[in-house]
Amino acid sequence: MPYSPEQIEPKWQDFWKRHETFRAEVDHAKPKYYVLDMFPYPSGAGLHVGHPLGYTATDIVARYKRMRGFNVLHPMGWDSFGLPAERYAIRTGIHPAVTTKQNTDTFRAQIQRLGFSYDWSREIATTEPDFVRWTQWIFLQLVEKGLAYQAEVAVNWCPAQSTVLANEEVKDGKYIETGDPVEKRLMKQWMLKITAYADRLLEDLEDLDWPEGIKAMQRNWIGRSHGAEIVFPIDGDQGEMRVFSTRPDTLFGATYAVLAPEHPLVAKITTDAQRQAVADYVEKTAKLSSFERAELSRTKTGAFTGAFAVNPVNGAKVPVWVADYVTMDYGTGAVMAVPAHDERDHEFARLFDLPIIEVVRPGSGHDIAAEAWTGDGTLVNSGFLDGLPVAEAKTKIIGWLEEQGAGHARTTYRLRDWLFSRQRYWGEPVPIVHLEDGSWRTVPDQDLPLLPPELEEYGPSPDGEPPLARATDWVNTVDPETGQPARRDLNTMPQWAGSCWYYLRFIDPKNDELFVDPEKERYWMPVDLYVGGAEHAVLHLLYARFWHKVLYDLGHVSTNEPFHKLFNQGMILAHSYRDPNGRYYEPETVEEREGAFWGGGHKLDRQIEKMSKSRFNVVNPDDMVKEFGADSVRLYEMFMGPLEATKLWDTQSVAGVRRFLNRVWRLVHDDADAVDTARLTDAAPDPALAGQMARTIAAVTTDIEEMRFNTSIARLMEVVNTLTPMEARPRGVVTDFVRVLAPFAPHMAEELWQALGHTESIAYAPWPEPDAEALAAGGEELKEYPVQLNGKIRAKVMAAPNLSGDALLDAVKADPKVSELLSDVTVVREIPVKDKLVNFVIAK
RNA sequence: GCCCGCGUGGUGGAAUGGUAGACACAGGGGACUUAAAAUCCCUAGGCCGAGAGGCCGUGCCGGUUCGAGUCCGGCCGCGGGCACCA
Repeated sequence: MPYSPEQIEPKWQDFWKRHETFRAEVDHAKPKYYVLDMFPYPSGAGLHVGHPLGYTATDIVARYKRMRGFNVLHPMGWDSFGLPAERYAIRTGIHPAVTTKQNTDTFRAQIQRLGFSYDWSREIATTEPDFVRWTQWIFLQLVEKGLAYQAEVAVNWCPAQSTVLANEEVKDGKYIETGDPVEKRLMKQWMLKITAYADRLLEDLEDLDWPEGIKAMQRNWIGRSHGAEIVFPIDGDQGEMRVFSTRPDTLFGATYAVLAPEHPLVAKITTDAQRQAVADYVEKTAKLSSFERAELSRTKTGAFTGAFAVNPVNGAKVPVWVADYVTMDYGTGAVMAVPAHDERDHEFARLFDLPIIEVVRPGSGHDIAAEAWTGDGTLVNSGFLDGLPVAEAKTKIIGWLEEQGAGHARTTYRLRDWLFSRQRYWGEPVPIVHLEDGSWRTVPDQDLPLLPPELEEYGPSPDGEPPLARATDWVNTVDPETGQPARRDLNTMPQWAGSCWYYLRFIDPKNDELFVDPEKERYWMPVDLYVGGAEHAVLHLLYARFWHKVLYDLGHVSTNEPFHKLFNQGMILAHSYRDPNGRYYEPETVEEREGAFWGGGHKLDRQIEKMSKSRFNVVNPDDMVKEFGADSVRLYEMFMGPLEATKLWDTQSVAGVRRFLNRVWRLVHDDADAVDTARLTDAAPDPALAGQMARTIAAVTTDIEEMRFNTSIARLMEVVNTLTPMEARPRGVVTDFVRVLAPFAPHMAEELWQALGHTESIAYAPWPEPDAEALAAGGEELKEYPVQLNGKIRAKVMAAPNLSGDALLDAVKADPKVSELLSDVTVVREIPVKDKLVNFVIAK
């Protein structure tokens, strides 16, 4: 048979399954390597070609590490709680567990067709009772540690989804998943004290081998800023307002103060004369959506309370305003306004004609009336701070405030506590019962898992309560301690809960006693390589680090961080076609004529977009496997470009790697598709081939280590281009080639490995070492040296490799073309570079 | 506005400061074939030139260097993240 992946791929997939080739067990005799993919949510749409991008990369690393003697843990599972299955259930009445099971089966089959070397005996799903049990158990650990609490908080309420959302799930006043509008509402919710870990989450980023961009995003999200809290007494013994400022050095320049409209002090200090105006203003801002309020281009608005605050540093009475450019949920909800040195205060001051006092003077002229100066400078108009640079003034004023009892140094974070409850059905129920006196108790460990009750309908209850309220038998329970009547908590956990610890369960997926056996945990953790999309930069990756640190503090895990090295694969985009009315067309129906695209009688616009059903540009990996084979799909996804880059899918190019694999097949098989004994020789390779092979092994090795798979494959293609025309192919070279090919195209490699006479799987065959001698010799007797004049190439000279200094200069100068070039110029300097080139610097 | 990242042929991309365009896709030419597919060989940055060869060329401007796609400064453009965060 010619190369036919449709036959050899199922054969080897079956072989691996029957022999449990990729089963991993603790083995202290071997170094371990834990390589993990971000497990998918099994959506109804099935896999698209973006999924296998990361999975192929980790599979190559996993297979490579096995060949290098590592004990590799490479598992796969399902993040199977999620909104789509629940929405579908609300529409159809079909239980989400049913849909989830179907989708999971589809995903598993699709993934298995690509021949990844997962240890399927470790497959887990976050929806399985056995998994839910431990997710709830960990939540109760947080409760016990005082890291979970209930609070009446202003939450992001999404009316369309009838649920609250975490801050991280809301952007521009909309739910990031569906685009539904989100409003603020006061509700009692479960919160997790992630802020208690803010410093560690920030500082421990230092030691992680993560992309700098992701680290920056997490730092940004945590948003630590150092400053001071300063007390401004309200004039007339009305109490005090506390403000937070990162620029306490500019205290002398404070000319007014601002309270957020929701600030409790507003009602208290507003004078009778101003009461109506302030009430109107507060009401007006309350009506704005969070989106409108955040609109930056809006001109500032505000109202004067009539009250004055006393600047502690100079006794100046400054007017107190209410303005919605100050928000209640950051710092103290109150600011001292220094229009000279803050752009927002400057804009507000000019609008309402408030004074601007310069207290920091930059080196050169700056018109403080026209624009705020936020940079460094020397303090002026600031009493005992005069003459100091900003940094010193900050230290000095904070010291002074602390002495006077008028304030203190304070660090503030942008990070808020994690809103952890959702009003949904398809999630882990919060294992808490509420007693009639308003107190609550945790569900005892032995009663876990607490599974969602069976329901007829999955939407919110008629009186607006979460869906779980419909199950009255389930809701009404008793206090496990006293037997008093109690009601179950109606909330479920967000989808992030399961993914916060699933990597730990993979280590010991069947343990009935513990969420993970400590000995196994110590062996396998941390995850050595974690690959997934950058969209999880601050959500999953921050939450998981938080839970992990809590588990670490409780002594349940041995590492401070879960994921040592993180790599983000890029997105795969595809062309989509749209007519002037905005209608999309399936690519197969589009005709290309004279450089334009036509469909349905319209001239179409072609654009590059994210794959989505509605744009008709989804590429299904099943179709690709059917047409080209799994090895070709794997190879193409890696060959497209750097793993981290955003790339455009081009089905036509898959044919290119398929042709490459056809040629690989032909290296070992003759025209009759028997093993080509005539051409496979036992002779030693000539130095050129030996050199090329040695360089290839060395290059592919470092390329895999550095996750540059596209260039590895180019190297493999070069080897095939060399071997194909050869009448005699040294068996040793072909064997080494098959071994370095194995992580990339494992089915092909197994088949050829067998054809070459091996009986064992190639999965654990040792990775070849580049032949040091061949590597050093380079395989070349003569080397081409470019000869430059003032850096411009003027000639090329053949000479021996490894020449340096004068030997190289002599060799080059002996060339007639070079001597002619040098005959009528003055050489000022000669620069020979070993094995590279020679540059002559000549005088003009 | 702030923080990341990126600009290289028709296309995807390659290049420890040392021959820019490896490897591939699409294209052009040829061989095989009754024909096509498949396969194989040749060609291929632009301009000038019959050719030898020459000139130009990695978003733009400048700098460092014997030598810059690569390092530095400034601009322009694209993508991502954050954003009245005090």
